[in-house]
Amino acid sequence: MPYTYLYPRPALTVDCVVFGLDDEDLKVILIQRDLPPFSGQWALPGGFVRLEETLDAAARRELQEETGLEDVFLEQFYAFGNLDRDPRERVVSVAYYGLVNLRNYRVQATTDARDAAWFPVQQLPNLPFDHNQIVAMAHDRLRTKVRYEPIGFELLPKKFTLTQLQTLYEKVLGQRLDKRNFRKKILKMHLLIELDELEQNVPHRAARLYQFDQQKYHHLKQSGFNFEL
Amino acid sequence: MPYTYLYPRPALTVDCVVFGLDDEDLKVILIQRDLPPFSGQWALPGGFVRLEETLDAAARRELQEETGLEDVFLEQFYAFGNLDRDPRERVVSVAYYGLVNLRNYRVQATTDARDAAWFPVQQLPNLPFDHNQIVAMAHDRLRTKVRYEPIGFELLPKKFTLTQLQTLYEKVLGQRLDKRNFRKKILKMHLLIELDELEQNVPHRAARLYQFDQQKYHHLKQSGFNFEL
DNA sequence: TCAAAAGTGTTGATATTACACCCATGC
DNA sequence: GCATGGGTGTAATATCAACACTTTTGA
Repeated sequence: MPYTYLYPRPALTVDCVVFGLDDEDLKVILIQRDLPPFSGQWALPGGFVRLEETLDAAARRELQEETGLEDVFLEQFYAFGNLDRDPRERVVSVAYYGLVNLRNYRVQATTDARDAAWFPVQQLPNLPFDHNQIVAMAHDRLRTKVRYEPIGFELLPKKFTLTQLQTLYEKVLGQRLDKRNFRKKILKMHLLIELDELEQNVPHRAARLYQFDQQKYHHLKQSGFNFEL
Repeated sequence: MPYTYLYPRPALTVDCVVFGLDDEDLKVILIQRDLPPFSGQWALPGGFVRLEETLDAAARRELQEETGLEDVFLEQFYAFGNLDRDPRERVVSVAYYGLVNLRNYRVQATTDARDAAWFPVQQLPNLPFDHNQIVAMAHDRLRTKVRYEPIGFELLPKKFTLTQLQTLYEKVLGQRLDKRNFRKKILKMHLLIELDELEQNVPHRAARLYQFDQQKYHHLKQSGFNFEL
């Protein structure tokens, strides 16, 4: 019970800003807090770091426990350490952003989780602590990073159409792109594997499916190649 | 004296990787530890975060106390949380990279500081804890960031020549650049103020001095401009 | 007058932008 | 047969890479 130290220590937590994309919007998953402070309010999934787990492990564990999401692309992006960010006491939080493909996860998330829900990034409720600031910074990081690393694919199913890929970029970057130029540019990198499969169950001509070539990307990256869109 | 908590807490520290540039090399400042563990060894400046200070404040304070460096450009880049990074107990460290102009600071650093010294990045001693990894990641971040944000100027005096600017980029990026193309590209951004002053005391034709236009950069950035080199 | 670095333009290759129509499919 | 999105090329412009000589200055 008693954990005693010579000097006072801040508490240490992790928080996760997980983005998902569906047909409408870029969304963020929030949980409804069941403990004070701010119980009942929507907030970012997260919690205290245990002594015997790394920061990454803590982020994954909390995300799984609170939202049911597993095997998510997660990357640490900033440690928040303002003095008054938590009303109880000094708490420093290491923040992660994550990316999931909502077409696969949507159902699971609501089954496994207690009170988790996806909110459009543009219409988030007011969040407790400094969570609004954390989301803003995560969103910013996503916008920046998506342009020079191929992380956007994490928001899509393994097999996707070029139009899906394009609308992903349009939604994350917040601007329209030219179809022909986009296709030229992305195909010229030779990082997409053209599959012998088509979209299913669409009420119009079915589009060809593609897959991102992770291996090839890692090879090229090693030899100095830079993804850039 | 006893600070007691319901659950165990990791200790929280900050560490600083401060880069400086002189005529030879890109360098990093290290301090000689006078307390265990690893006393006597060269290590990154850093130390425990106090309850009543932000992370940024802690980084600045430790850097000042241990090296004498003040008013340094400092930016947080990653939190290190491996379980065994400190032999004593679980310690999570928030790491910062910093940039200073060695022509101004070199003297001060050795007067104010106890046992601080600048080491070429390419020839660092073996460092304790995970400090080698921290330096590697800071270096990587610097290389990446210097290309799309005008932070390189922090490594130069306020007034500098285009050649100094170019060799800065050559040393940080580790590649030679074409003089004419470099000058064209950097001048076309219109972010440099051409001064009516020349270099002094050089044994050859004196070069014109320039100054980075912070204000203009912030304006342009607001309106969507992206620095890129 | 020599050594050392400053300063300066052109050209060919490559990349970027803007733009519109026909095609395949399901209903 | 019609509505819906899939798929494709070209020309004008801007950017990038390669490349060498003259100028200024101090010693």
